[in-house]
Amino acid sequence: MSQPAELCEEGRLALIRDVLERIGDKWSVVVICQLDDTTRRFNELSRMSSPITKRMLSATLQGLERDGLVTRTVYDTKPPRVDYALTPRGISLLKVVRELAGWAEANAAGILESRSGYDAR
Amino acid sequence: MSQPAELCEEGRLALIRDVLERIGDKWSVVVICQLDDTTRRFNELSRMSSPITKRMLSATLQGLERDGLVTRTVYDTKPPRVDYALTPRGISLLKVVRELAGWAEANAAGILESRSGYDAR
DNA sequence: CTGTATCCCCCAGGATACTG
DNA sequence: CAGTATCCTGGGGGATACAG
Repeated sequence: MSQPAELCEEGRLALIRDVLERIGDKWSVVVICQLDDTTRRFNELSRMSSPITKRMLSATLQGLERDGLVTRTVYDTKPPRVDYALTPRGISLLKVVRELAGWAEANAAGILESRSGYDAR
Repeated sequence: MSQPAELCEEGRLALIRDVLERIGDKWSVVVICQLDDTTRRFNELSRMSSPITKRMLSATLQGLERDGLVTRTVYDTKPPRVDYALTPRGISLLKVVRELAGWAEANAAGILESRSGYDAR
């Protein structure tokens, strides 16, 4: 009787929240974007992601690896070297992130305007 | 000389983070989904979003209104009545959220598998 | 019915120091 | 170079009571 609203179905909302907890943290998206296309080493990511600490970079990468979004390959040379890269699943996520980016760019100005209107009231 | 990597450009990453802070909080997406298509009253949203507290619902709605994603219309009847609905901008965001939902559904199984593999190691 | 005001706890994540 | 181990703080968000 009520509307379909399939989107609101419990499990579906839970899934969305899951993704958001994955990419909604402070650094995951940044790291994923830096891994776009190429493989990168730990320090490289550290520098590119600017004020991230090693601790958080490490934690972020572990989370992403756990979910099968990045691969971690260790070469036991001296000094040690570790490469990170996106998996196919990570790449597919990056595509969704691009959608997000598109929406953000298209609406940034409007949102800022809306905010100042709201605040000055 | 280095790769284009337009996606990683500073401002662009900042925009993405902005969106994520908007929809990455605990309740925004839930509320937005419940507003899909129709206008809803405060208590209606409160019940539909299950264990959300009034405090958080109020805060979430204010945030969404501030960004021009939902409208708030007050009828001064007795007892009071307030209706919330998505703005066009909110609807456009909902579309992006659907993309997210699609990705989540398509990858949920794989991610769970990847996790258990990672944890059992 | 539609909120606001308080209090309070927990933990994401920063700073810093140390290790193989 | 590539991390781990500790310590510590801010604020997101729950519970509860009150208000128009």
